[in-house]
Amino acid sequence: MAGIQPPKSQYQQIADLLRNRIDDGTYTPASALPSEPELARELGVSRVTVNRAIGLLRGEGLVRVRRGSGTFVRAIPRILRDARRRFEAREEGSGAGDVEARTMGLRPRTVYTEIGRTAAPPEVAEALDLEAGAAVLVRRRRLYANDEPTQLADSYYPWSLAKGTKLEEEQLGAGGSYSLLRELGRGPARFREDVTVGSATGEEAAALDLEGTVPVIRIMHVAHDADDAPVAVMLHVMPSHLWTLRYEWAADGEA
Amino acid sequence: MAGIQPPKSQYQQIADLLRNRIDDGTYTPASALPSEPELARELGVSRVTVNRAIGLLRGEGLVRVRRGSGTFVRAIPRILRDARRRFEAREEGSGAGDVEARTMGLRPRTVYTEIGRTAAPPEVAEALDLEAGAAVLVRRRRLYANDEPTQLADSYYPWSLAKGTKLEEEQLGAGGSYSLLRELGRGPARFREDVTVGSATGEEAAALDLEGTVPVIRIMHVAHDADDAPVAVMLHVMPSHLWTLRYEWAADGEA
DNA sequence: CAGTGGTCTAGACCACCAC
DNA sequence: TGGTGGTCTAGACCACTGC
Repeated sequence: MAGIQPPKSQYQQIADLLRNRIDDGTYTPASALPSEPELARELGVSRVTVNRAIGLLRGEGLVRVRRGSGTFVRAIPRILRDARRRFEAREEGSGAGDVEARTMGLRPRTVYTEIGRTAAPPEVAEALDLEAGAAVLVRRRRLYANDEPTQLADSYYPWSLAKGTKLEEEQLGAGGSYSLLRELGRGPARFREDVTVGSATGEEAAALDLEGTVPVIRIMHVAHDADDAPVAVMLHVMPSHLWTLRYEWAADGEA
Repeated sequence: MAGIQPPKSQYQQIADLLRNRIDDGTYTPASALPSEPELARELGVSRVTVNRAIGLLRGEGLVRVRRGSGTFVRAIPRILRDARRRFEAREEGSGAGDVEARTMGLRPRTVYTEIGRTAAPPEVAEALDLEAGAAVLVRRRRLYANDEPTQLADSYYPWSLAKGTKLEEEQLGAGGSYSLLRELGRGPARFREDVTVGSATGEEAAALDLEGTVPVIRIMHVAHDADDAPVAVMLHVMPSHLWTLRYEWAADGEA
């Protein structure tokens, strides 16, 4: 096989080549790529160079590696997260986190890893207008679609608000946490989301089963009640290649 | 120096170590890191391993490499992009793209690289409700803050709408393009933004002066007029480590 | 010119998987 | 046990910088 000359680095050219072969169906979704030694022979380069090229594809979420077994093409259906709609859907009863997966025809699953009282992390304390380390209720969960992890989501509520309420139970019932807040007279009226992109921590990478250096999207969601007091904070960590975020708004801000 | 044992890979440990030294001020912003051979000696590893560790830091935007010269610590002030406010500010006259940099105390600059008629790319045609390849006016520009590239932004308008208007000129005057659209009776009333994260193309990486494999944020912004007809599309490409995106909305959607 | 980082190789050892 | 990918090294060559 020809190609692969020095103006662009070889590993970049090889990544391009593999990307093309995935696009044109030479390597189909879920099938294995040729092994690294094999590709190295075919292309006349060292295995390290092939490995580096595949590292790029991993970072793009195009490929998934199972150690000892091989490198496989991923199907990448991006999940649409419509910030406004997801809370409307929530009103109708389904768990908020599962909305997107369900509308994409995927099989959602939510696993709670912690529900209980804890000290607020600094950023959460600040967002909730509490002193550093104040007591909060945390609800920590992992979301899956077709058994692939898609998101970590931690919700925080002021302890004074959540104490003794259904928020301490795993099943919140129809309408989710925001319905409960409404019953408590603290229904959310205004939302803010700050979105950043960064690297995953070790724990996050493990929990999300991340490939190599896939970047993650971090969303800090804050809900305020009618009196503009913060009532809930949610921190989301999502593999960036799995998601599209959608926001909509009208021209006339509410001032 | 001790440390650096195998449970975590060496290059990850080295990345952690360098990250810590940046955090604690051992390496101050804008100063150079020790050279790779030097670090390799200090840590008792090969230069390739150090190089790989530094590759991680580059991907996080912590460090900037000048070939032949050295590796330097970056100052990373994230720029806040408030989706709603930026269009309010726009009403008041300043160029929309410069709003964020200005409010962060940075020196903004906008360079137009193309203004003219062209065939709409597929995604743009679809968003504007045009047939594939229909004529549109494109306004292509690069935005800088303190002479560092921060964003590529391409605006598209239906040719039938923009033809012969001030939209074809570089200086749009106070209020920017949306004021002009309003004068044309097609003022935007509703906005949608779809946000994704991915790798930069070669041209994007070059134009944005990107380090290694920094991921980019892509925003597709669509404006609709009062009759719900699309009037403008903007595609933004932004180095992900430079930005925080903010969205705010009220609980009662406009249905 | 000497020093910097970018890339590539050959060879090696390891952990993991499937058989 | 043989094949897979993950990592590391020593040595090499290159392009670029700054003096």
